[in-house]
Amino acid sequence: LRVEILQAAARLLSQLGGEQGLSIRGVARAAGIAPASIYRHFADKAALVRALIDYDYEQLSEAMGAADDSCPPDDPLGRVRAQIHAYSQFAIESPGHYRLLVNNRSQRPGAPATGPLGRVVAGFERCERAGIKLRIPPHRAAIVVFVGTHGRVALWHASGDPDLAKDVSSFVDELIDLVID
Amino acid sequence: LRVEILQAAARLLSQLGGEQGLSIRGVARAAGIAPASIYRHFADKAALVRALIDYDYEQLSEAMGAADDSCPPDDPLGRVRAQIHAYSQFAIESPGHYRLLVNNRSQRPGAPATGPLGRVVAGFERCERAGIKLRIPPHRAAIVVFVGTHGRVALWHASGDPDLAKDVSSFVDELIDLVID
DNA sequence: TGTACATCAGTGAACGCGCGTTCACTGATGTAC
DNA sequence: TGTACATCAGTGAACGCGCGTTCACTGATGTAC
Repeated sequence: LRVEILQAAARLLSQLGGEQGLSIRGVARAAGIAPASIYRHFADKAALVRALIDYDYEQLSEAMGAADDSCPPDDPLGRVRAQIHAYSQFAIESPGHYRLLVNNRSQRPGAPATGPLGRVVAGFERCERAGIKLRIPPHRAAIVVFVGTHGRVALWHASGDPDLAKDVSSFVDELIDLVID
Repeated sequence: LRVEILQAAARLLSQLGGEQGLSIRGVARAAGIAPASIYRHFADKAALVRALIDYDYEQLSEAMGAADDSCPPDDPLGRVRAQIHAYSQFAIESPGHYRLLVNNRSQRPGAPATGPLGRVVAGFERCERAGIKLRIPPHRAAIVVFVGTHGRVALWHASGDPDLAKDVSSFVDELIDLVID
């Protein structure tokens, strides 16, 4: 079934580091089916990858939303922190999925308000409304934190050292501290 | 000759986005020689790539050094700015080379003092000694700026929009402003 | 209930491709006498 | 200067591989009568 193919592809993407290890034949192998069978459910490889991207995008957005909701509404800064940590956690736990998302960002409808960046922007705006002073406008603060987090995560991926994962977490907090006054 | 092969590989890496487009056969084609000829100068593909990495690493370090030297010694902050801008400029002008470097960082002798990060650390230490107040220790400031710059550059690479290159430059300045008091 | 038939998800085999690498060769260059 | 020979950078052809994709097929499932 279509779902099983996607699950096999996701599993493969979790094991391998990035998109280049993701092949039609590999997915078929992982799913225990013939390569040709995939073409009954996806027009071509690009369609398969697109479906994966859509799925992962929703996963990431939901994880950030859940982190947001799990914080008390009267702690806007905590909510931003939680969202960014959810973001970096996703990137650390699923490097393959994360890289797939980032490298195909251009194929997505350009950053809606419910996407990762939009969420963080809204988070910082809530902070400012709650009286927390920022050193730069909320929109810029979100970009700085967002971009910085991506940078840290990307370098962690490149380093290949799992022990440094906790450094990512403290880096994120340090970044947030830098944009608040 | 060996040098011509490396030059052809570098040219190819400049045109294509990343390492995955870099093949022995492609380099041979670009150099106008037979694929087998490459093996007279490099043991295998990995050796060719390693030579490219070494060359690019030196290029980047030299560019940062030159930027450093082109600033007056009594403007330590300007020197840091110049170095980071040289770094991001390299990443923007040569995405393929930059990605090759970053993704193979683990194969290099771990970040010597003359490497990009070491240079920026030294730069911030000079700032502090000159009386410029930092919000975090020089070593952390260097990491934040360095990692943030990488994040911005990586996202620019992923966006594929050349018009946004100037945003990278202003982002770098914004980052530096954030770590100074 | 039983039979004939249509549908269509899944398949094995094959295609052409580009890849990294090997191998016996060739032909120019330089050395020894 | 002329000749015989060694060296070795460069080569064409071939290898085995994994890839994306196509195609005619098969066999189970569901429907019509």
